[in-house]
Amino acid sequence: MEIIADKKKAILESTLKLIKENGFHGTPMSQVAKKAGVAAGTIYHYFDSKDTLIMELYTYTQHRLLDAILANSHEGMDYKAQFFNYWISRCKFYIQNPDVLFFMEQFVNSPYYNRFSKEQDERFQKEVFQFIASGVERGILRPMNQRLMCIMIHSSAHSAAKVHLLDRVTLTDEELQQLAQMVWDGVKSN
Amino acid sequence: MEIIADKKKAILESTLKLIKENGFHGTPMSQVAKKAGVAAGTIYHYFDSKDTLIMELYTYTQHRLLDAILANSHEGMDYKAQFFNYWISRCKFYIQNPDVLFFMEQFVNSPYYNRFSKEQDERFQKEVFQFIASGVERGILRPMNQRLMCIMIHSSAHSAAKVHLLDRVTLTDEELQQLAQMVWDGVKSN
DNA sequence: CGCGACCGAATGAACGTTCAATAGAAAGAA
DNA sequence: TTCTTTCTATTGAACGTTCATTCGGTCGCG
Repeated sequence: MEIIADKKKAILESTLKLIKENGFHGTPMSQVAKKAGVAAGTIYHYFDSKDTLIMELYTYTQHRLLDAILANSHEGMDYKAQFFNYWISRCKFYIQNPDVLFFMEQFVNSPYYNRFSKEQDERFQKEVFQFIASGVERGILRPMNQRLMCIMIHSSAHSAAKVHLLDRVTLTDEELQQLAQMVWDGVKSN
Repeated sequence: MEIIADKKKAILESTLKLIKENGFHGTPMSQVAKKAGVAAGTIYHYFDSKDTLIMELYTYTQHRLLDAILANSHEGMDYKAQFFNYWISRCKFYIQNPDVLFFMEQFVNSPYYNRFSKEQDERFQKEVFQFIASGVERGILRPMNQRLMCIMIHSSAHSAAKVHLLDRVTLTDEELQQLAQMVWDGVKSN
């Protein structure tokens, strides 16, 4: 992973927070600059345009998410335990980083996402995808289109986190466990 | 339901399509006017501002969605059949109306949604919410926070439709059935 | 005539982006 | 070391464009 200059990181983080609060169109470059503590022109030293900034911000957040998930995964667990661990740590990451969640959701539902190569997106998800795929192949998970199953699992983690954040229903660890169980009961075979 | 003047409807439908293609900031009022076949000023005869237009567009799409779902529901089915029917018709509605799906997703993930009163949102979902709630009370569904369960079910329908639309994996009726089964296995009790 | 629907050019503010100027660090020459 | 040169990082005022919104006016109906 490349080393990110301090100011570049400040710009990314500021953009992230502002977009969560105000959305894409509610976030002028002037405000980003102000929050990051740099001049407007400086942003253009690091990014070609506002679009580029937003596109890079997406890969930046993908990195943060993936790092968090992989940091939590240990060798030698059985499949089910690893599934729970994986689902719950994804969910927790979103809860602890609401700005990432809301930015990502806005991004993937915007026209930006179309410009984003699907391959790049999938390279990130590779470990996770293979985990699911192996579950299907080994007959632990329901036989089904793997990409489809992958997305169903991810989206449930998103949704749970969003309930927690938007409806101010605090999800306890126990409830997270329950939710993971619910998802598991859906995808496991039999 | 109020009677919508032709031009008003044309404006709403045009906005819907343009936002799906270009997002909120990629959709100037001038373009909306052009697509709807009206003058720019006319929009302001029906809507106070662009924001108002978008807010009203949301309730307009909610209506369309709800009508489609309720049109499909018949009396006298047992709970499970009704669940399947409900989940699948929601999914199919999204697949047949991609612009509604993408607009709604953009909307609920944008700052607009915060300004939207939660009560209004829930009044729309009332029938559906009560259906889920009664399932929990009668012990057919897993004992769990009802709002949480409601959202988990909805989000799975969203996600399935999005796979169909974005990844160009055509979901057959059989696969939809499979998916509904998967969701059902997750939420049913035991 | 009066009124509401409708038009579209004009307005003015907001915003992304540029660029000439500055500061400072690194490198080289003496 | 000290002076000179070069290159990069940074600044923020200025520019040009885009866009939401306004408003004076037209049309057609009762």
